[in-house]
Amino acid sequence: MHVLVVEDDESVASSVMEGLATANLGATLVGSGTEALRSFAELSPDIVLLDLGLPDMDGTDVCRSIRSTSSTPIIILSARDDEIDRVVALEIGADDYLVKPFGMRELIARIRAVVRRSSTVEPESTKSLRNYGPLSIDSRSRRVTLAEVEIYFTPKEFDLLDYLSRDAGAVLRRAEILRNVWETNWYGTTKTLDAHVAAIRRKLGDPGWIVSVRGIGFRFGLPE
Amino acid sequence: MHVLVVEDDESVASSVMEGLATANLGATLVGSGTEALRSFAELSPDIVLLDLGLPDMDGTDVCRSIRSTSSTPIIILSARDDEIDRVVALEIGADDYLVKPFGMRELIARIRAVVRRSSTVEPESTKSLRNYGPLSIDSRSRRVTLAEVEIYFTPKEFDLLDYLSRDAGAVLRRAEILRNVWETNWYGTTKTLDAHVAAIRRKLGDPGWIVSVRGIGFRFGLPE
DNA sequence: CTGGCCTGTGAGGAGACCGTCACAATGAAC
DNA sequence: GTTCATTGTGACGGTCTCCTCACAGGCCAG
Repeated sequence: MHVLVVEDDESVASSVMEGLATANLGATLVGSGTEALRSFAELSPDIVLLDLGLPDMDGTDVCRSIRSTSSTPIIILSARDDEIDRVVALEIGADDYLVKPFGMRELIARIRAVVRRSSTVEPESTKSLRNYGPLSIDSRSRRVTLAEVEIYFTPKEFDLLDYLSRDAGAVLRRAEILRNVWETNWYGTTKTLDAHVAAIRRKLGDPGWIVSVRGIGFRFGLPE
Repeated sequence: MHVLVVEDDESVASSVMEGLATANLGATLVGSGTEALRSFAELSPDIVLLDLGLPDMDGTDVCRSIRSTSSTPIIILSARDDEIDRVVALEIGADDYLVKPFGMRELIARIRAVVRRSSTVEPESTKSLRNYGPLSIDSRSRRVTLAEVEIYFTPKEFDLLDYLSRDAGAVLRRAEILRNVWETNWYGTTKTLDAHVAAIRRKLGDPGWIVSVRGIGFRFGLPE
Protein backbone atom coordinates (compact mmCIF):
# COMPACT_ATOMS: atom_id res chain seq x y z
CA MET A 1 0.00 0.00 0.00
CA HIS A 2 1.38 3.39 -0.98
CA VAL A 3 -0.22 6.78 -0.33
CA LEU A 4 0.49 9.97 -2.23
CA VAL A 5 -0.02 12.98 0.04
CA VAL A 6 -0.49 16.35 -1.65
CA GLU A 7 -0.33 19.07 0.97
CA ASP A 8 1.55 22.36 1.22
CA ASP A 9 0.86 23.23 4.85
CA GLU A 10 3.83 21.76 6.67
CA SER A 11 2.21 21.19 10.03
CA VAL A 12 -0.74 19.32 8.52
CA ALA A 13 1.60 17.40 6.23
CA SER A 14 3.87 16.23 9.00
CA SER A 15 1.05 15.01 11.21
CA VAL A 16 -0.54 13.17 8.28
CA MET A 17 2.75 11.54 7.37
CA GLU A 18 3.25 10.54 10.95
CA GLY A 19 -0.24 9.09 11.18
CA LEU A 20 0.29 7.08 8.02
CA ALA A 21 3.59 5.75 9.28
CA THR A 22 1.96 4.68 12.54
CA ALA A 23 -0.66 2.79 10.57
CA ASN A 24 2.09 1.10 8.57
CA LEU A 25 1.20 2.78 5.30
CA GLY A 26 3.99 3.87 2.99
CA ALA A 27 3.65 7.46 1.83
CA THR A 28 5.17 10.11 -0.39
CA LEU A 29 4.69 13.80 0.27
CA VAL A 30 4.54 16.55 -2.34
CA GLY A 31 3.62 20.19 -1.89
CA SER A 32 2.27 21.37 -5.23
CA GLY A 33 -0.09 20.40 -8.00
CA THR A 34 2.55 19.95 -10.68
CA GLU A 35 4.62 17.75 -8.41
CA ALA A 36 1.48 15.84 -7.56
CA LEU A 37 0.75 14.98 -11.18
CA ARG A 38 4.34 14.01 -11.86
CA SER A 39 4.58 11.85 -8.75
CA PHE A 40 1.25 10.27 -9.48
CA ALA A 41 2.40 9.17 -12.92
CA GLU A 42 5.69 7.95 -11.52
CA LEU A 43 4.51 6.16 -8.39
CA SER A 44 1.10 4.77 -9.32
CA PRO A 45 -0.02 5.10 -5.68
CA ASP A 46 -2.95 3.11 -4.28
CA ILE A 47 -4.66 6.27 -3.05
CA VAL A 48 -4.18 10.04 -3.15
CA LEU A 49 -4.80 12.44 -0.26
CA LEU A 50 -5.33 15.79 -1.91
CA ASP A 51 -5.36 19.22 -0.29
CA LEU A 52 -7.52 21.65 -2.23
CA GLY A 53 -5.52 24.77 -1.34
CA LEU A 54 -2.32 24.38 -3.34
CA PRO A 55 0.11 27.19 -4.23
CA ASP A 56 0.36 26.58 -7.96
CA MET A 57 -2.93 25.21 -9.17
CA ASP A 58 -6.47 24.50 -8.08
CA GLY A 59 -6.90 21.22 -6.24
CA THR A 60 -10.04 20.38 -8.17
CA ASP A 61 -8.02 20.59 -11.39
CA VAL A 62 -5.50 18.14 -9.97
CA CYS A 63 -8.38 15.83 -9.10
CA ARG A 64 -9.90 16.12 -12.56
CA SER A 65 -6.55 15.55 -14.17
CA ILE A 66 -5.93 12.36 -12.24
CA ARG A 67 -9.47 11.17 -12.94
CA SER A 68 -9.04 11.66 -16.65
CA THR A 69 -6.43 8.92 -16.76
CA SER A 70 -7.05 6.76 -13.70
CA SER A 71 -9.62 5.53 -11.24
CA THR A 72 -7.25 5.59 -8.28
CA PRO A 73 -9.10 6.57 -5.11
CA ILE A 74 -8.83 10.21 -4.06
CA ILE A 75 -9.67 11.67 -0.67
CA ILE A 76 -9.92 15.43 -0.53
CA LEU A 77 -8.52 17.25 2.49
CA SER A 78 -9.77 20.78 2.80
CA ALA A 79 -10.20 23.62 5.23
CA ARG A 80 -13.41 24.69 3.51
CA ASP A 81 -16.50 23.33 5.19
CA ASP A 82 -19.28 24.43 2.84
CA GLU A 83 -21.65 21.83 1.47
CA ILE A 84 -21.21 23.13 -2.05
CA ASP A 85 -17.46 22.46 -1.91
CA ARG A 86 -18.02 18.91 -0.79
CA VAL A 87 -20.62 18.30 -3.46
CA VAL A 88 -18.40 19.67 -6.20
CA ALA A 89 -15.43 17.62 -5.06
CA LEU A 90 -17.44 14.42 -4.97
CA GLU A 91 -18.97 15.13 -8.35
CA ILE A 92 -15.66 15.60 -10.09
CA GLY A 93 -14.64 12.15 -8.96
CA ALA A 94 -13.30 12.36 -5.42
CA ASP A 95 -14.17 9.40 -3.18
CA ASP A 96 -14.35 11.24 0.11
CA TYR A 97 -13.98 14.71 1.56
CA LEU A 98 -12.48 15.41 4.96
CA VAL A 99 -12.62 18.82 6.59
CA LYS A 100 -9.59 20.06 8.51
CA PRO A 101 -8.87 19.63 11.27
CA PHE A 102 -9.52 15.89 11.27
CA GLY A 103 -8.45 13.03 13.51
CA MET A 104 -5.75 10.66 12.36
CA ARG A 105 -7.75 7.57 13.23
CA GLU A 106 -10.63 8.78 11.14
CA LEU A 107 -8.33 9.51 8.23
CA ILE A 108 -6.87 6.02 8.42
CA ALA A 109 -10.33 4.47 8.70
CA ARG A 110 -11.55 6.40 5.67
CA ILE A 111 -8.48 5.44 3.67
CA ARG A 112 -9.11 1.80 4.49
CA ALA A 113 -12.80 2.07 3.64
CA VAL A 114 -12.13 3.64 0.26
CA VAL A 115 -9.32 1.25 -0.65
CA ARG A 116 -11.35 -1.73 0.51
CA ARG A 117 -14.13 -0.66 -1.81
CA SER A 118 -11.93 0.07 -4.79
CA SER A 119 -9.94 -3.14 -4.71
CA THR A 120 -12.15 -5.60 -6.50
CA VAL A 121 -11.05 -8.68 -4.61
CA GLU A 122 -14.01 -10.05 -2.74
CA PRO A 123 -13.45 -11.65 0.64
CA GLU A 124 -13.77 -15.41 0.73
CA SER A 125 -16.86 -15.39 2.91
CA THR A 126 -18.96 -13.29 0.57
CA LYS A 127 -18.08 -15.18 -2.58
CA SER A 128 -21.01 -16.45 -4.51
CA LEU A 129 -19.71 -19.96 -5.11
CA ARG A 130 -18.15 -21.85 -2.23
CA ASN A 131 -16.81 -25.38 -2.08
CA TYR A 132 -16.40 -27.60 0.95
CA GLY A 133 -14.94 -30.86 -0.23
CA PRO A 134 -17.62 -32.54 -2.33
CA LEU A 135 -20.20 -29.96 -1.31
CA SER A 136 -20.72 -26.89 -3.44
CA ILE A 137 -22.96 -23.99 -2.50
CA ASP A 138 -23.79 -21.25 -4.99
CA SER A 139 -25.74 -18.41 -3.45
CA ARG A 140 -26.19 -16.60 -6.76
CA SER A 141 -28.18 -19.40 -8.29
CA ARG A 142 -29.22 -20.81 -4.91
CA ARG A 143 -28.10 -24.28 -5.89
CA VAL A 144 -26.34 -26.93 -3.89
CA THR A 145 -24.51 -29.92 -5.31
CA LEU A 146 -23.00 -32.80 -3.39
CA ALA A 147 -20.59 -34.96 -5.40
CA GLU A 148 -21.86 -33.32 -8.59
CA VAL A 149 -25.46 -34.22 -7.78
CA GLU A 150 -27.83 -31.35 -7.24
CA ILE A 151 -29.83 -31.39 -4.04
CA TYR A 152 -32.97 -29.35 -3.62
CA PHE A 153 -33.32 -27.22 -0.52
CA THR A 154 -36.37 -25.20 0.48
CA PRO A 155 -35.87 -21.43 0.86
CA LYS A 156 -35.37 -21.51 4.61
CA GLU A 157 -33.17 -24.56 4.46
CA PHE A 158 -30.99 -22.91 1.84
CA ASP A 159 -30.76 -19.64 3.74
CA LEU A 160 -29.78 -21.53 6.87
CA LEU A 161 -27.17 -23.69 5.14
CA ASP A 162 -25.84 -20.66 3.33
CA TYR A 163 -25.52 -18.73 6.55
CA LEU A 164 -23.87 -21.54 8.49
CA SER A 165 -21.44 -22.36 5.71
CA ARG A 166 -20.25 -18.77 5.36
CA ASP A 167 -18.71 -19.19 8.78
CA ALA A 168 -17.51 -22.74 8.30
CA GLY A 169 -15.77 -24.02 11.39
CA ALA A 170 -17.24 -21.44 13.72
CA VAL A 171 -19.89 -22.17 16.31
CA LEU A 172 -22.87 -19.94 15.71
CA ARG A 173 -25.27 -19.19 18.51
CA ARG A 174 -28.91 -20.09 18.16
CA ALA A 175 -30.04 -16.50 18.75
CA GLU A 176 -27.57 -15.25 16.18
CA ILE A 177 -28.75 -17.74 13.60
CA LEU A 178 -32.38 -16.92 14.26
CA ARG A 179 -31.67 -13.23 13.93
CA ASN A 180 -29.81 -13.52 10.67
CA VAL A 181 -31.70 -16.26 8.87
CA TRP A 182 -35.19 -15.51 10.15
CA GLU A 183 -34.49 -11.78 9.99
CA THR A 184 -36.21 -11.08 13.23
CA ASN A 185 -35.23 -11.32 16.84
CA TRP A 186 -38.21 -13.17 18.08
CA TYR A 187 -37.30 -16.07 20.24
CA GLY A 188 -40.31 -18.31 19.94
CA THR A 189 -40.01 -22.03 19.85
CA THR A 190 -36.40 -22.75 19.20
CA LYS A 191 -37.48 -26.09 17.82
CA THR A 192 -37.95 -24.41 14.47
CA LEU A 193 -34.22 -24.18 14.07
CA ASP A 194 -33.72 -27.81 15.09
CA ALA A 195 -36.33 -28.93 12.60
CA HIS A 196 -34.58 -27.17 9.74
CA VAL A 197 -31.18 -28.44 10.78
CA ALA A 198 -32.63 -31.94 10.82
CA ALA A 199 -33.98 -31.47 7.32
CA ILE A 200 -30.60 -30.31 6.02
CA ARG A 201 -28.82 -33.23 7.69
CA ARG A 202 -31.23 -35.64 6.10
CA LYS A 203 -30.63 -34.19 2.65
CA LEU A 204 -26.86 -34.05 3.00
CA GLY A 205 -26.79 -37.69 4.07
CA ASP A 206 -23.88 -37.49 6.49
CA PRO A 207 -25.11 -35.74 9.64
CA GLY A 208 -21.55 -34.62 10.39
CA TRP A 209 -21.83 -31.54 8.19
CA ILE A 210 -23.68 -29.70 10.91
CA VAL A 211 -22.56 -30.45 14.46
CA SER A 212 -24.64 -29.49 17.48
CA VAL A 213 -22.80 -27.68 20.22
CA ARG A 214 -24.84 -28.22 23.29
CA GLY A 215 -26.06 -25.06 24.98
CA ILE A 216 -24.59 -22.81 22.28
CA GLY A 217 -25.69 -23.56 18.77
CA PHE A 218 -24.35 -25.24 15.63
CA ARG A 219 -21.12 -25.51 13.68
CA PHE A 220 -20.80 -26.24 9.98
CA GLY A 221 -17.80 -28.00 8.53
CA LEU A 222 -16.56 -31.07 6.64
CA PRO A 223 -17.49 -34.32 8.37
CA GLU A 224 -14.57 -36.20 9.88
CA MET B 1 -30.87 2.35 -8.80
CA HIS B 2 -32.73 1.55 -5.64
CA VAL B 3 -31.97 2.85 -2.15
CA LEU B 4 -32.99 1.22 1.12
CA VAL B 5 -33.44 3.89 3.79
CA VAL B 6 -33.37 2.73 7.42
CA GLU B 7 -34.47 5.59 9.64
CA ASP B 8 -36.97 5.82 12.46
CA ASP B 9 -37.08 9.59 12.87
CA GLU B 10 -39.97 10.62 10.68
CA SER B 11 -38.84 14.15 9.89
CA VAL B 12 -35.38 13.01 8.81
CA ALA B 13 -36.89 10.10 6.89
CA SER B 14 -39.31 12.25 4.96
CA SER B 15 -36.71 14.80 3.93
CA VAL B 16 -34.33 12.03 2.85
CA MET B 17 -37.05 10.32 0.84
CA GLU B 18 -37.92 13.60 -0.77
CA GLY B 19 -34.30 14.32 -1.61
CA LEU B 20 -33.89 10.89 -3.18
CA ALA B 21 -37.04 11.34 -5.22
CA THR B 22 -35.79 14.72 -6.46
CA ALA B 23 -32.55 13.06 -7.53
CA ASN B 24 -34.54 10.40 -9.37
CA LEU B 25 -33.47 7.58 -7.09
CA GLY B 26 -36.01 4.93 -6.21
CA ALA B 27 -36.20 4.27 -2.49
CA THR B 28 -37.83 2.13 0.16
CA LEU B 29 -38.18 3.32 3.75
CA VAL B 30 -38.16 1.12 6.84
CA GLY B 31 -38.04 2.17 10.49
CA SER B 32 -36.40 -0.70 12.35
CA GLY B 33 -33.47 -3.05 12.18
CA THR B 34 -35.64 -6.12 11.81
CA GLU B 35 -37.49 -4.63 8.88
CA ALA B 36 -34.18 -3.47 7.44
CA LEU B 37 -32.76 -6.98 7.29
CA ARG B 38 -35.94 -8.38 5.84
CA SER B 39 -36.25 -5.67 3.22
CA PHE B 40 -32.59 -5.96 2.37
CA ALA B 41 -32.97 -9.65 1.62
CA GLU B 42 -36.09 -9.10 -0.38
CA LEU B 43 -35.15 -6.01 -2.36
CA SER B 44 -31.44 -6.43 -3.03
CA PRO B 45 -30.99 -2.64 -3.03
CA ASP B 46 -28.00 -0.95 -4.66
CA ILE B 47 -27.14 0.97 -1.50
CA VAL B 48 -28.31 1.23 2.13
CA LEU B 49 -28.65 4.43 4.15
CA LEU B 50 -28.53 3.35 7.76
CA ASP B 51 -29.45 5.32 10.85
CA LEU B 52 -27.51 4.10 13.87
CA GLY B 53 -30.22 4.90 16.43
CA LEU B 54 -32.90 2.33 15.79
CA PRO B 55 -35.64 1.32 18.20
CA ASP B 56 -35.19 -2.45 18.13
CA MET B 57 -31.52 -3.19 17.56
CA ASP B 58 -28.13 -1.55 17.33
CA GLY B 59 -27.39 -0.03 13.95
CA THR B 60 -23.87 -1.43 13.95
CA ASP B 61 -25.34 -4.93 14.25
CA VAL B 62 -27.51 -4.27 11.22
CA CYS B 63 -24.40 -3.14 9.37
CA ARG B 64 -22.42 -6.20 10.40
CA SER B 65 -25.29 -8.48 9.52
CA ILE B 66 -25.55 -7.06 6.02
CA ARG B 67 -21.79 -7.20 5.57
CA SER B 68 -21.70 -10.84 6.55
CA THR B 69 -23.57 -11.78 3.41
CA SER B 70 -23.13 -8.92 0.99
CA SER B 71 -20.84 -6.15 -0.15
CA THR B 72 -23.64 -3.73 -0.91
CA PRO B 73 -22.54 -0.15 -0.10
CA ILE B 74 -23.69 1.25 3.24
CA ILE B 75 -23.72 4.88 4.28
CA ILE B 76 -24.24 5.51 7.99
CA LEU B 77 -26.43 8.42 9.06
CA SER B 78 -25.96 9.35 12.67
CA ALA B 79 -26.51 12.15 15.13
CA ARG B 80 -23.32 11.23 16.96
CA ASP B 81 -20.35 13.28 15.93
CA ASP B 82 -17.47 11.66 17.83
CA GLU B 83 -14.47 10.48 15.90
CA ILE B 84 -14.55 7.10 17.61
CA ASP B 85 -18.07 6.45 16.31
CA ARG B 86 -17.02 7.26 12.78
CA VAL B 87 -13.95 5.05 13.03
CA VAL B 88 -15.92 2.11 14.39
CA ALA B 89 -18.56 2.42 11.71
CA LEU B 90 -16.01 2.54 8.92
CA GLU B 91 -14.12 -0.38 10.36
CA ILE B 92 -17.10 -2.68 10.52
CA GLY B 93 -17.65 -2.18 6.83
CA ALA B 94 -19.57 1.03 6.29
CA ASP B 95 -18.51 3.03 3.25
CA ASP B 96 -19.24 6.49 4.57
CA TYR B 97 -20.50 8.25 7.67
CA LEU B 98 -22.65 11.35 7.58
CA VAL B 99 -23.46 13.36 10.68
CA LYS B 100 -26.95 14.79 11.10
CA PRO B 101 -28.02 17.30 10.14
CA PHE B 102 -26.67 16.98 6.61
CA GLY B 103 -27.52 18.64 3.33
CA MET B 104 -29.48 16.73 0.74
CA ARG B 105 -27.10 17.62 -2.05
CA GLU B 106 -24.18 16.26 -0.10
CA LEU B 107 -26.07 13.06 0.65
CA ILE B 108 -26.84 12.57 -3.02
CA ALA B 109 -23.25 13.33 -4.00
CA ARG B 110 -21.93 10.82 -1.46
CA ILE B 111 -24.37 8.17 -2.62
CA ARG B 112 -23.21 8.66 -6.18
CA ALA B 113 -19.55 8.59 -5.16
CA VAL B 114 -19.93 5.35 -3.25
CA VAL B 115 -22.04 3.61 -5.89
CA ARG B 116 -19.71 4.79 -8.65
CA ARG B 117 -16.83 3.21 -6.79
CA SER B 118 -18.57 -0.06 -6.00
CA SER B 119 -19.96 -0.79 -9.43
CA THR B 120 -16.84 -0.41 -11.53
CA VAL B 121 -16.94 -3.89 -12.97
CA GLU B 122 -19.29 -3.95 -15.91
CA PRO B 123 -20.40 -7.51 -16.53
CA GLU B 124 -20.66 -8.67 -20.09
CA SER B 125 -24.41 -8.85 -19.62
CA THR B 126 -24.61 -5.32 -20.99
CA LYS B 127 -23.90 -6.68 -24.43
CA SER B 128 -26.66 -6.11 -26.90
CA LEU B 129 -26.60 -9.50 -28.56
CA ARG B 130 -26.48 -12.51 -26.28
CA ASN B 131 -26.61 -16.22 -27.04
CA TYR B 132 -27.67 -19.00 -24.76
CA GLY B 133 -27.29 -22.24 -26.66
CA PRO B 134 -29.89 -22.17 -29.41
CA LEU B 135 -31.51 -19.04 -27.97
CA SER B 136 -30.38 -15.65 -29.18
CA ILE B 137 -31.56 -12.36 -27.68
CA ASP B 138 -30.81 -9.03 -29.33
CA SER B 139 -31.89 -6.18 -27.10
CA ARG B 140 -31.02 -3.51 -29.65
CA SER B 141 -33.42 -4.77 -32.28
CA ARG B 142 -35.58 -6.47 -29.64
CA ARG B 143 -35.61 -9.75 -31.49
CA VAL B 144 -35.42 -13.28 -30.20
CA THR B 145 -34.56 -16.35 -32.22
CA LEU B 146 -34.63 -19.95 -31.07
CA ALA B 147 -32.80 -22.41 -33.32
CA GLU B 148 -32.66 -19.76 -36.08
CA VAL B 149 -36.42 -19.28 -35.91
CA GLU B 150 -37.64 -15.87 -34.83
CA ILE B 151 -40.16 -15.78 -32.01
CA TYR B 152 -42.37 -12.79 -31.41
CA PHE B 153 -42.58 -11.40 -27.89
CA THR B 154 -44.81 -8.55 -26.73
CA PRO B 155 -42.98 -5.49 -25.29
CA LYS B 156 -43.41 -6.50 -21.65
CA GLU B 157 -42.55 -10.10 -22.35
CA PHE B 158 -39.39 -9.02 -24.10
CA ASP B 159 -38.40 -6.63 -21.31
CA LEU B 160 -38.87 -9.40 -18.79
CA LEU B 161 -36.94 -12.00 -20.78
CA ASP B 162 -34.23 -9.46 -21.49
CA TYR B 163 -33.89 -8.59 -17.83
CA LEU B 164 -33.85 -12.19 -16.63
CA SER B 165 -31.35 -13.29 -19.26
CA ARG B 166 -28.89 -10.52 -18.44
CA ASP B 167 -28.30 -12.31 -15.18
CA ALA B 168 -28.42 -15.82 -16.55
CA GLY B 169 -27.92 -18.39 -13.82
CA ALA B 170 -28.79 -16.05 -10.98
CA VAL B 171 -31.99 -16.18 -9.01
CA LEU B 172 -33.74 -12.83 -9.27
CA ARG B 173 -36.21 -11.86 -6.61
CA ARG B 174 -39.78 -11.05 -7.50
CA ALA B 175 -39.53 -7.58 -5.94
CA GLU B 176 -36.34 -6.89 -7.85
CA ILE B 177 -37.87 -7.95 -11.15
CA LEU B 178 -40.98 -5.89 -10.59
CA ARG B 179 -38.85 -2.91 -9.69
CA ASN B 180 -36.69 -3.12 -12.77
CA VAL B 181 -39.10 -4.29 -15.44
CA TRP B 182 -42.26 -2.58 -14.24
CA GLU B 183 -40.47 0.41 -12.74
CA THR B 184 -42.58 0.41 -9.65
CA ASN B 185 -41.62 -0.49 -6.15
CA TRP B 186 -45.03 -1.82 -5.32
CA TYR B 187 -44.92 -5.51 -4.73
CA GLY B 188 -47.70 -7.55 -3.26
CA THR B 189 -49.96 -10.38 -4.18
CA THR B 190 -49.88 -9.80 -7.87
CA LYS B 191 -50.03 -12.45 -10.50
CA THR B 192 -48.80 -10.15 -13.23
CA LEU B 193 -45.28 -11.47 -13.11
CA ASP B 194 -46.42 -15.09 -13.11
CA ALA B 195 -48.68 -14.45 -16.07
CA HIS B 196 -45.85 -13.02 -18.15
CA VAL B 197 -43.45 -15.76 -17.18
CA ALA B 198 -46.07 -18.28 -18.24
CA ALA B 199 -46.41 -16.54 -21.59
CA ILE B 200 -42.65 -16.60 -22.19
CA ARG B 201 -42.45 -20.26 -21.24
CA ARG B 202 -45.22 -21.07 -23.71
CA LYS B 203 -43.40 -19.32 -26.51
CA LEU B 204 -40.02 -20.83 -25.73
CA GLY B 205 -41.51 -24.31 -25.75
CA ASP B 206 -39.28 -25.85 -23.11
CA PRO B 207 -40.38 -24.48 -19.74
CA GLY B 208 -36.89 -25.14 -18.38
CA TRP B 209 -35.56 -21.81 -19.63
CA ILE B 210 -37.13 -20.00 -16.72
CA VAL B 211 -37.13 -21.94 -13.47
CA SER B 212 -39.30 -20.90 -10.54
CA VAL B 213 -37.51 -20.73 -7.23
CA ARG B 214 -40.25 -21.03 -4.72
CA GLY B 215 -40.43 -18.19 -2.21
CA ILE B 216 -37.70 -16.21 -3.97
CA GLY B 217 -38.24 -15.55 -7.64
CA PHE B 218 -37.07 -16.86 -11.01
CA ARG B 219 -33.85 -18.01 -12.60
CA PHE B 220 -33.06 -17.94 -16.31
CA GLY B 221 -30.68 -20.42 -17.87
CA LEU B 222 -30.29 -23.23 -20.38
CA PRO B 223 -32.66 -26.10 -19.77
CA GLU B 224 -30.93 -29.14 -18.34
C1' DC C 1 -28.14 -43.01 39.63
C1' DT C 2 -31.50 -39.67 38.86
C1' DG C 3 -33.70 -35.66 37.57
C1' DG C 4 -33.67 -31.72 34.72
C1' DC C 5 -32.56 -29.62 30.69
C1' DC C 6 -31.28 -29.79 25.98
C1' DT C 7 -31.61 -31.83 21.39
C1' DG C 8 -33.49 -35.07 17.55
C1' DT C 9 -37.42 -36.54 14.99
C1' DG C 10 -41.81 -37.37 12.93
C1' DA C 11 -46.52 -35.92 12.05
C1' DG C 12 -49.93 -32.57 11.06
C1' DG C 13 -52.26 -28.52 9.90
C1' DA C 14 -52.43 -23.56 8.75
C1' DG C 15 -51.05 -20.72 5.59
C1' DA C 16 -48.16 -19.26 1.70
C1' DC C 17 -46.96 -19.75 -2.89
C1' DC C 18 -47.38 -20.80 -7.85
C1' DG C 19 -49.60 -21.99 -12.30
C1' DT C 20 -53.62 -21.36 -14.81
C1' DC C 21 -57.53 -19.22 -16.48
C1' DA C 22 -61.07 -15.99 -17.55
C1' DC C 23 -62.05 -11.47 -17.77
C1' DA C 24 -61.44 -6.37 -17.34
C1' DA C 25 -58.85 -2.30 -18.44
C1' DT C 26 -55.89 0.05 -21.48
C1' DG C 27 -54.45 1.96 -25.60
C1' DA C 28 -53.02 1.93 -30.42
C1' DA C 29 -54.46 1.24 -35.32
C1' DC C 30 -57.77 1.95 -38.67
C1' DG D 1 -66.32 4.28 -32.99
C1' DT D 2 -64.63 -0.33 -33.53
C1' DT D 3 -61.34 -3.76 -33.27
C1' DC D 4 -57.63 -6.06 -31.63
C1' DA D 5 -53.37 -6.89 -29.18
C1' DT D 6 -51.50 -6.23 -24.89
C1' DT D 7 -51.44 -5.95 -20.06
C1' DG D 8 -53.22 -6.16 -15.27
C1' DT D 9 -56.14 -8.53 -11.84
C1' DG D 10 -58.53 -11.77 -8.98
C1' DA D 11 -60.28 -16.40 -8.10
C1' DC D 12 -59.21 -21.16 -7.56
C1' DG D 13 -56.96 -25.41 -6.64
C1' DG D 14 -53.05 -28.07 -5.92
C1' DT D 15 -48.77 -28.26 -3.80
C1' DC D 16 -45.20 -27.00 -0.82
C1' DT D 17 -43.22 -24.81 3.42
C1' DC D 18 -42.73 -24.03 7.86
C1' DC D 19 -44.09 -23.69 12.53
C1' DT D 20 -45.58 -26.27 16.34
C1' DC D 21 -46.31 -30.01 19.30
C1' DA D 22 -45.44 -34.30 21.53
C1' DC D 23 -42.42 -37.61 22.66
C1' DA D 24 -37.98 -39.95 22.88
C1' DG D 25 -33.39 -39.97 23.83
C1' DG D 26 -28.94 -37.97 25.35
C1' DC D 27 -25.93 -35.22 28.26
C1' DC D 28 -24.52 -33.22 32.54
C1' DA D 29 -24.74 -31.83 37.54
C1' DG D 30 -25.41 -33.12 41.82
